[in-house]
Amino acid sequence: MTVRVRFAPSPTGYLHIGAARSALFNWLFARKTGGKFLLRVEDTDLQRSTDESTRSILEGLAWLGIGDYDEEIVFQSHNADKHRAAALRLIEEGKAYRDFTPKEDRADANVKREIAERARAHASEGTDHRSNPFRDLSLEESNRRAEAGEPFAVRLKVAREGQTRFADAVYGEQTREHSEIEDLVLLRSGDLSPLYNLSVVVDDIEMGITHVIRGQDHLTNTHKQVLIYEALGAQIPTFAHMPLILAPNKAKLSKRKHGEVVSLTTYRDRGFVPAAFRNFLALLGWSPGEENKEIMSLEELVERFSLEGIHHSNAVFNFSETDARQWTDPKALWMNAEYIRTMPLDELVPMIKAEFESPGLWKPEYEREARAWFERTIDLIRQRFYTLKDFSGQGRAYFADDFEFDPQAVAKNLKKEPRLRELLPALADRIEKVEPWTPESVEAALRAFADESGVKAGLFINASRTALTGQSVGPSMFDVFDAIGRERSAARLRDAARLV
RNA sequence: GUCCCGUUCGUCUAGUGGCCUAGGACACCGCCCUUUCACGGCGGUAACACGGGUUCGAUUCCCGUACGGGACGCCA
Repeated sequence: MTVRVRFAPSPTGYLHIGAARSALFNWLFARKTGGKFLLRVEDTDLQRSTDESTRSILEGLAWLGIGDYDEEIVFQSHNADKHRAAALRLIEEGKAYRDFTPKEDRADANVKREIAERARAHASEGTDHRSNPFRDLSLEESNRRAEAGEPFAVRLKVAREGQTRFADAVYGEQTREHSEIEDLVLLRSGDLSPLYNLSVVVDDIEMGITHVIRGQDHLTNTHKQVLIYEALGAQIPTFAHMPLILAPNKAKLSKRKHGEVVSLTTYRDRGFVPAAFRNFLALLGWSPGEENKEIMSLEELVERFSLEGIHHSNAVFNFSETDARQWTDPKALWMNAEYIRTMPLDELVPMIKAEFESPGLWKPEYEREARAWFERTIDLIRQRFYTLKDFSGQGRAYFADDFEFDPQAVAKNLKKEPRLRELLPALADRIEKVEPWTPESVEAALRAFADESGVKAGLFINASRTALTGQSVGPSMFDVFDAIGRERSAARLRDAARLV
């Protein structure tokens, strides 16, 4: 039997990084086993679902490099009739029943708390899950009332005795007493629209899903789905639940509480290399085991991935809401830097091109006559960058003349020595005449001029760094001269005299 | 409240009874390299939640406690 897995997001907002990881694990499993990776958009909540959200989810998957789903996307809302038919059939078979209890509207604000309170109340009153008065209504009576136009919901008739069980591929054998499971609603009263658990099961059956890989928050509800599979007489797939991603305060990561750090698009927009973020995500709640390898390409991830390697305990996604330097997990940032400084230039350059286009830093010659210079310069500065944004930020001086001067750098490297006002233009004269223009000859000229002027070479080196790049830190200064070029270097040295 | 899941350095994790004086990575600290900052190299601080068993021997197996998380909806 060939493996068929699916990623089934509901398009009610951006792609959450937890969902992205779920998609990734499904994708890895499919590619590892030679199976199919399918996509199903769970848009049954028409009020909250948007096309824009669907688009952004698709974009996110593509960005991560896992957008190559194998069959047409299934839109769950298109299947509502099938879901409804399945539930109605269960009534005929006596596996579900009509509940004529009037629908009670729930205030959406504190649902979770309200539900917990109601459960508590039921427990203390000793109400059991089989106490619904319509559970044992005869089919004739039920049909008669339905034909008379009385509104009803449809509930699954869960057996009084016994338990359901399934073997989770991650968490092992799971059992739950039927007494713990309510007669869940399959169809809403009134419009008879299908509810989540029914839709998921019917669609998964129809799509031939063999493995359901999803977050641990679904673990206990899986028993309900197993019951639906059984009622429908369908084969139960293999379930594999994975641990959750938690915020630093150990609560589930949420959009409302934690903001943009949980959105995949944030990482794209803030200069992450897709492979780096994907690599980081893969390592949250999964590891290749003994080998302990951390930097892995997509191919290496596929090769090593297994359901057995998924952990049982939740992982904390570490970030600070107050420290801008740690706006996301420091390890993710490190990994991004690692990718930036080691990835092949032909892969990096297109990303930088995309970064440069909107601030107007891109020039066509970088792909033509200046290509060698551009790659050399990128290679020179990438060693200390953390995100793609750094190329247009800290790296701006290499590509444009209107760069900013860091006031601290100016204070430290230019203002401390008044003689620089005269020495800098003189240094420019010297540097300008260097032949040939190489880091070595520039260095020789600079050192010679320092000797003649009776100052330390370090004074010139540091002053030049600030004069040419606006900063106090950067690559080896002679490589910087080389990258900035003869004319621009001389001009900037002269210009910097005004800042002394 | 009930049920389910979990608990190894601050964080991500290796570890499936002796190889563990518990390994790696990030972060942090020190030294080297470097007239800058990084990279890199070397070194350091830092963890088996607790209590009982089982065993010649428990991080590893069992039970309990504590703590954390999740679920319990005519939401998805």
